[in-house]
Amino acid sequence: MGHSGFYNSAMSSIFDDDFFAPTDPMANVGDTLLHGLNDEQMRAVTLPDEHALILAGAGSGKTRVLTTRIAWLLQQQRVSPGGIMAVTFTNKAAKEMTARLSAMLPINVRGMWIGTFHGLCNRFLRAHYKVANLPQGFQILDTQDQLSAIKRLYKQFNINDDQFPAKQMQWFIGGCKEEGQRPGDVPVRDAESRKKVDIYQLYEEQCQREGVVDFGELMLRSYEILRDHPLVRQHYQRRFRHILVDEFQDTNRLQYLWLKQFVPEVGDAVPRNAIFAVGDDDQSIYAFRGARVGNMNDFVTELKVQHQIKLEQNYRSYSNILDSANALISHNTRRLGKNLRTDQGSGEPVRVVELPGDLAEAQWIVDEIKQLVRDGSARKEIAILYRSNAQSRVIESTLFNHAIPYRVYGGLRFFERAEIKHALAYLRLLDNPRDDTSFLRVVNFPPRGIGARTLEQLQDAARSGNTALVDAVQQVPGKAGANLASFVAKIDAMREQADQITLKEIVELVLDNSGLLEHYRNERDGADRVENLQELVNAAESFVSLEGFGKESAGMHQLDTSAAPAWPGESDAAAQDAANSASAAEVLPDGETLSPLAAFLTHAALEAGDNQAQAGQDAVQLMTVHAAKGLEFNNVFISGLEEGLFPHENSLNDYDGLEEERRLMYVAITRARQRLYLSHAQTRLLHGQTRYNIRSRFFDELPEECLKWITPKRAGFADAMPGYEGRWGGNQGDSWNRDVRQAVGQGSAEVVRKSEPGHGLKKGMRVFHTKFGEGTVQMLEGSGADAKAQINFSRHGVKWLALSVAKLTPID
DNA sequence: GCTGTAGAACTTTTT
DNA sequence: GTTCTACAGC
Repeated sequence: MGHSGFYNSAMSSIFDDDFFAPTDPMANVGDTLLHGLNDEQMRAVTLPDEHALILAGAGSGKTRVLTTRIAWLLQQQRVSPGGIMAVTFTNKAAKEMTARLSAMLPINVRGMWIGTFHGLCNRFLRAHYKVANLPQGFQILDTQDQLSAIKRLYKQFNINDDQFPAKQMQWFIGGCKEEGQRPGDVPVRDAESRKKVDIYQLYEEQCQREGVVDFGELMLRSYEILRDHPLVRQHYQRRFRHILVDEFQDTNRLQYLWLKQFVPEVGDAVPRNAIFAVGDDDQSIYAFRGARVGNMNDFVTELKVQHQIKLEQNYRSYSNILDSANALISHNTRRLGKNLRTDQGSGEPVRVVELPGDLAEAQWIVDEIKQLVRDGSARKEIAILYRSNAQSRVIESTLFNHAIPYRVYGGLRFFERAEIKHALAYLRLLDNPRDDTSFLRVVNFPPRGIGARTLEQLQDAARSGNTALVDAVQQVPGKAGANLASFVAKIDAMREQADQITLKEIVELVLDNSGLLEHYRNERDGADRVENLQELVNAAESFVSLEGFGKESAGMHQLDTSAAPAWPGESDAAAQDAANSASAAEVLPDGETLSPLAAFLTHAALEAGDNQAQAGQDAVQLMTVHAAKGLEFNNVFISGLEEGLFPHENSLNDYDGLEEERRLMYVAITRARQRLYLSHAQTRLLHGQTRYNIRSRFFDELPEECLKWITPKRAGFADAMPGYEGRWGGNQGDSWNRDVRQAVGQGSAEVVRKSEPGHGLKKGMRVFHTKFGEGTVQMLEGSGADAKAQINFSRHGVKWLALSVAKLTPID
């Protein structure tokens, strides 16, 4: 059943009523539902209504299990669509789930809550905006907006950016929220942390005053409402019989706490419901942004999960690739334990190659790609993966020189582009004149004679009156004040017109009246920007049409505030419950609808859009390993497999870091279906200087029988390090690594065998540190892993550094 | 108020 | 080596 069928059924709403009637023509769809599932998948799909953890290995049909489970619940278990919530991390995943589901069943997906954590929280807060103490049309700050909001705060309160870098503060605030901490909950140790918490507090007040929320706030506030309002909580606990979670290993603390709110406690007098969590601890690669693999264990113990199923049958790769992945990941110690298997045969060996430099590496990859294409491979089935973005440049230019089409993932997304942000800022001001972030963004863009001086005056006035910028405009005297007033008048005029026209027309109006379009037309390289603005008009137009068809994808822009389920029985119970309670008002959603403009702005904030420029073209795919998660290709190149790069040097200081790097490598390997190529270079240009690297330790963790060395295998990490068995051994690895870097750095690219232990530093020696620059060793203390050195840096003064951690290079 | 130049950063990233 | 940010000068 295709999309058109789905829309038809959704629009006529026949299925909502008749879907399960015996006469229904689609009643036999379910017969084929479970067809083709293996035993493990079948067991998972048909588990009873209890909490379950599904350990789904790479390529094991995870999404299929999730969607089939939902379909099975709807059809066989007669669960109402309104009783199901499915949570993902990315819009892409949510969309895919929705699409697959509607292809599987002629069901109205709209009643279901399928979406990202943030999308669902947004939906929740819009529905309960009064309880949430937010304006109904609250706007969402993306990462850029959040940073500029913090910087604005710094100006206003004279906070020193050198002392508390705004970026770091942003990270701090985000981190607190992810842990579920309000300013009052953050432990304060010293004056510095006191100040940070104060800034956090000020930031919160500013957001509240302006009626905006950041991403973390969407989650945190939703969580707090559920936690603090038993009636609201019980309403949703009653409603959602089944909660399905994708990529569970990537959940942070707050997301886990939020999920748990949906599970009734003993004595809550709410019927039992079930969380069906799908995840893979071996693919947990987002600890750096707060993901807690530990949530998997906590989930099992705290909710007494009785059902755990491992999906270990892989449908993607040949066994040489799979065995490599299995062998590699077995070197991690903290695992739930899983071993992928395949029926596909061994396939080609994994090819390994060593090259003299990054350029030669790129050249080699390009040569191989040419061969693959000659042999009939589609270019889009070839992926080049790397650990960090900086590595793409050499590869890009080499591909370019050979006229091979390629596509780089990452970079700016559509809604993050400056010109789009400017346009959105105008649109936001139409919706909420008190949005100071947007006000400042465009008050003088395009330039209209409002300078920094004027704005300072304005901000002073606003601060002393404790008002929004827009309300302080009259207080600025003279020409400057007049300019400001005319800006505000212009916005007001647009707002007035906006009431009577379509969303598309509003966007066009703003682009014209603001002067944005004009500005970019006159700019030398403005053609792309003009095109993007035109694209924004198109986006607005199609957004309207989506609304018109009542299609609700992952974005949750369709604000279906009917939190009370449409299913007979359930809705009665919920309504009854609400009616019986004294504070029914807070339980039931505040059912007004959002204006199309506000909905569009929300959509823009929650879904930053594509960043793939030339999509659709048959091009070689370039991306970081992180970006490759969830994708698969016939041919995969993993480049830059060198110590310091992959595993990345910044991760080597702690054990968890190395294990995460290994999981990252595991993810990279398991992207390949047929052919896998691993390459490393002896030298590489990084940060403007040539670095000499030895091959990654990960090579020593792969089974020799699966590999084919294109260039001779030479001494590597394990050979040079006695006692290394592919396992992390405290800090010796790093000090050894430094020795090699020093030795190799002195000229020979040949791998050096470990000579003598220790750091090799002496008093009076000149050393170089990547952060602090040059300095002189003044004192040495301790030995081995505890060795420390006192170094006098010419630029940064005297510092004590732990030699097992700090990266020092002697200068001669 | 805009433009050019010096200085600093620089792993990975979704919402 | 590149790229973004911040401040000084026109």
